[in-house]
Amino acid sequence: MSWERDQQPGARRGYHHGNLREALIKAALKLIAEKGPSGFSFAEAARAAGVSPAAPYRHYRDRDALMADVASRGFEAFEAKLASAWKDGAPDPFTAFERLGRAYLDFARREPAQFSAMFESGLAFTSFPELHSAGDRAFNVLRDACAAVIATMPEAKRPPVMMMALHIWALSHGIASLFARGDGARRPIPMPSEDLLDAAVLLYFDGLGVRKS
Amino acid sequence: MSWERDQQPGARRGYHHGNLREALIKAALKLIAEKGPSGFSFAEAARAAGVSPAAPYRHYRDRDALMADVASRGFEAFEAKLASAWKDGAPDPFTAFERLGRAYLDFARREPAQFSAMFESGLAFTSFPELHSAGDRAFNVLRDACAAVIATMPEAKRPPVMMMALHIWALSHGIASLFARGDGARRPIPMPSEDLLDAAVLLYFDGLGVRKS
DNA sequence: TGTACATCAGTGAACGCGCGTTCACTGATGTAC
DNA sequence: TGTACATCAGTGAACGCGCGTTCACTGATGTAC
Repeated sequence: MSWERDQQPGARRGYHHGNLREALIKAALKLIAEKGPSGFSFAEAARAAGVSPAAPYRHYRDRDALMADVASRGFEAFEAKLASAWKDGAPDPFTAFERLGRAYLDFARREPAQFSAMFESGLAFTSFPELHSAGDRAFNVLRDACAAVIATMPEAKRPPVMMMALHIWALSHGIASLFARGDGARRPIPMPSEDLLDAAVLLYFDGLGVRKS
Repeated sequence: MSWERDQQPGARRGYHHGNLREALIKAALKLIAEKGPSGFSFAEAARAAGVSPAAPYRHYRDRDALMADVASRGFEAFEAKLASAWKDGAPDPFTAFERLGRAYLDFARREPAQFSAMFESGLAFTSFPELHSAGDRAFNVLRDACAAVIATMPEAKRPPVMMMALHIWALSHGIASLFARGDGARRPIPMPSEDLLDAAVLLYFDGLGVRKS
């Protein structure tokens, strides 16, 4: 399948592709899924999109810029998924928090290509501001959720939000990248990774002294 | 610097390198450190070792086999470091457990090249049995340490060892790969990653009901 | 101890290939008037 | 509405390069007797 055919029937492309940017991203994701984050070339992405090898230069400075865009959009999709799982903490923060954790794992499982572009592509994300801020926005969903859980606690016992958010992130990310990811680097374990995460979060909450109402 | 000079003075190499396997691994690590796990080629490793591009084929079937050997040896070094930090739980399991966590982070910080070869190279480790078992041996250090902590608890309250070991692994690995790693993919946080891990483990222990004696 | 021989671990030349990048170009689209 | 023109987003040919891999080879090492 070549991407330029992925259009409305009848809306045939002519000299101009019309949607090359998106087509390159789709192609890159497909190639990453097949061969890992290092396994695609600029030229190959162009070929998959059905354009000449020079065409991508109209949209991206080089391969890394394309990779960074893939990762940025990955973070945006990730943020959206997390936000819709959290759903502003409805019906209660604990139920919503569990959904949030499952959404993290689910993303790693269903979108291993985006996941590895986001976390394992080796991009120095300090040099791609858009990537950096997209990552921050996704993290903020998690941090706000932690703040909501903390708000259920008596003031005297509340832990720092940032600490808790980093703990939960590390835990979720560890489980996602070791046990839940949907590619060959996944380590099989004798239980669903969701259960593993739920149990860890419950124990951590107990340690914090969080009490479900 | 080229590796073939890295020998005893006077022990000049002739036609035979003498230590090509090790030289290739050193070269691969150096290149991985510079350009990430995808950033080295078989030919480049040969050049760095000072041999012809055909020579590596005497030792490795292909680039992936070399990569797998790098990762295997990484796991061996990792296992040794963890075991020597754990030190059979002396003087007590809690002190030793804290050392163990710090050793995990320290490895990620000091050996980012090995770390990424081990965890982010994209090798399907099911197809490299030696890699698989080296990874298991490293994990076993962690699992034994968890068992020792659990053994301090009253029998009725003991959690499953495997669950605890996976929790601790995921937590340590999440913090190591997000915040402690010694390369460009590290995310800066406003506290030492050791403190972050220590706090998380303490809270998790509290949740389990572990009491320091 | 000496010699013949097998095996091992390299050489270096060669090949075809795909990549990244550039260039002058051209077809399509949008806009000013 | 029509036309001239600027701009945009592609083409396709070309380049030099490094890679992976093969091949027949050869120097060095180890061993049998």
